[in-house]
Amino acid sequence: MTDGLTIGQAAAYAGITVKTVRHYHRLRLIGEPARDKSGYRRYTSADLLRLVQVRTLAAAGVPLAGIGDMLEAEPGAFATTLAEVEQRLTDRIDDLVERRDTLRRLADGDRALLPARATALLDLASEKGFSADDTALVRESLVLVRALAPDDFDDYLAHGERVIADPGYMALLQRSGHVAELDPDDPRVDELAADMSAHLTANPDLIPTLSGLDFRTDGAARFDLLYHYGEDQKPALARLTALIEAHLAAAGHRIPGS
Amino acid sequence: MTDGLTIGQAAAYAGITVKTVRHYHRLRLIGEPARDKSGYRRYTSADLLRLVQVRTLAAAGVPLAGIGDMLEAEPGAFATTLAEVEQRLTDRIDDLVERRDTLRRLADGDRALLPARATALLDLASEKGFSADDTALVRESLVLVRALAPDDFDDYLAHGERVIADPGYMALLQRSGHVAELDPDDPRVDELAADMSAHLTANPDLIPTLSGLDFRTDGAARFDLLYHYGEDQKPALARLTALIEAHLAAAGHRIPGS
DNA sequence: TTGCTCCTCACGTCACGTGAGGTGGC
DNA sequence: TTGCTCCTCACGTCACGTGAGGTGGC
Repeated sequence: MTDGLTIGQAAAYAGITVKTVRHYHRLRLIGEPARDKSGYRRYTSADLLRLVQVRTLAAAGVPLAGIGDMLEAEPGAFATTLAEVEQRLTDRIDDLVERRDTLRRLADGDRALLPARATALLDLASEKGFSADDTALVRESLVLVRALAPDDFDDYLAHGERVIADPGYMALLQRSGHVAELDPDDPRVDELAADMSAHLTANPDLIPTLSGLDFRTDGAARFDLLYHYGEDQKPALARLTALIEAHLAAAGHRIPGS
Repeated sequence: MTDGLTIGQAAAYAGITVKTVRHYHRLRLIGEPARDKSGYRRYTSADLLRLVQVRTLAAAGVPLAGIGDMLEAEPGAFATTLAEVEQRLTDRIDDLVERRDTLRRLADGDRALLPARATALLDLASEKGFSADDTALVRESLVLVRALAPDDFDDYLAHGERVIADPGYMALLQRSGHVAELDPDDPRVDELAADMSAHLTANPDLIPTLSGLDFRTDGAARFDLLYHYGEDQKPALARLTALIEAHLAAAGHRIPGS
């Protein structure tokens, strides 16, 4: 009448597909159970226990190639490995939670739902004469910092606010927009570099810190990207930046990008 | 001097490998950025924003084949899809947490760390004359129920305790051990079936309920497996079970396996 | 008889990774 | 010069899934 579960029942029991069960057979993760007179596999409760063990480990991210050895290991070694597997699962869960948060922040940024303080800064930027491209660049960097380094977002915003609230520095930025079009060896490049360096040395909180940006390994490069954007098209801008960095370094300031 | 991030820097920024970035290029999920004079790709902040968007969706489980369309969709449709993606992520997190719990319970069962109440039942079973095989079967089923349906574990245990505490029923189980070896058509099979049915009808809390077992779609089959184990080797046992089920059904009891 | 399940075998797929064979940058 | 990064192209891999072509069970 009944002589064990069919493969479909065993699969349903373990919460997987029939194909997956057969796959585990091919890899010899579970032994072939007895067949009934029709050649159908029939699973006993011992088979099922093994299937659930394999499935649980696989679902926890253990590579199939390692599961056989794991289940054959002595209890002591098995317990150690299990603790590692559990830790990996916990890490994976934390990672997914983190990614879900990133997703939310990115979506909020993309849908123009940056916090009011950020949109206020962007509005102010275009009022003060930032070009549409420059404003877009600032917006992109705000979205990225908020999505990837939310803890540093406020610092990053505050820096932007200090810059924009400083008429002297804004005037210097305006000048840099014109200077960018000059020949890199034009004396006005050197002149602006000296003026900006003086202003930054007198107002060191206008010097961008990397605290908000080196959340991965490559802070310097990202600093370059966000602050030196467009230098390849405008060689004068590259020279300007290099000069300012040299000035500041000489004045004892740590420059992140160098 | 600097003209955007290299592929390695962009990859580090997004937390992925260089190969993955190139893979996304091949699938046209991200456009090819400008090349520098050496033919190296150079990524702007806009490229980076796109990369982080793609990565975030991919990490949330959106198939790569769908990400392009998603990011190109109008904001309204995009927001709807995003909500779904977020829900899927939440489901996946819940699933992993559940699997971690299953892993723990399975490990505890496998390492003979079943709760004292369960080991007491197993000890009692072998004292009362259960064979080693039968005791192992009971143990396997305890581990499985505890791992897969923890909420029903106590009910399942309580049923086992009621069975083993009932000397009359235990005597009947002993008889069934002998009857199992007989020819299925032996009159003693019918006789035992009648006696067991009478006992079960008089003590209905000895009739196993499926409440603890139909946590997936296939309750009946699992009932068969755990309670009818070994019937294929012993045809008399199959007949006995069928007769008892018929008796109980006639007495108005719902039989889960039928 | 009809639909559902089972069987094997070969090939497909998804998201990358590996490795060859080579050039460019500090 | 040495090691590290970059380039392309082809093939490999992991964990299954698909589909053909067929038989068995209620």
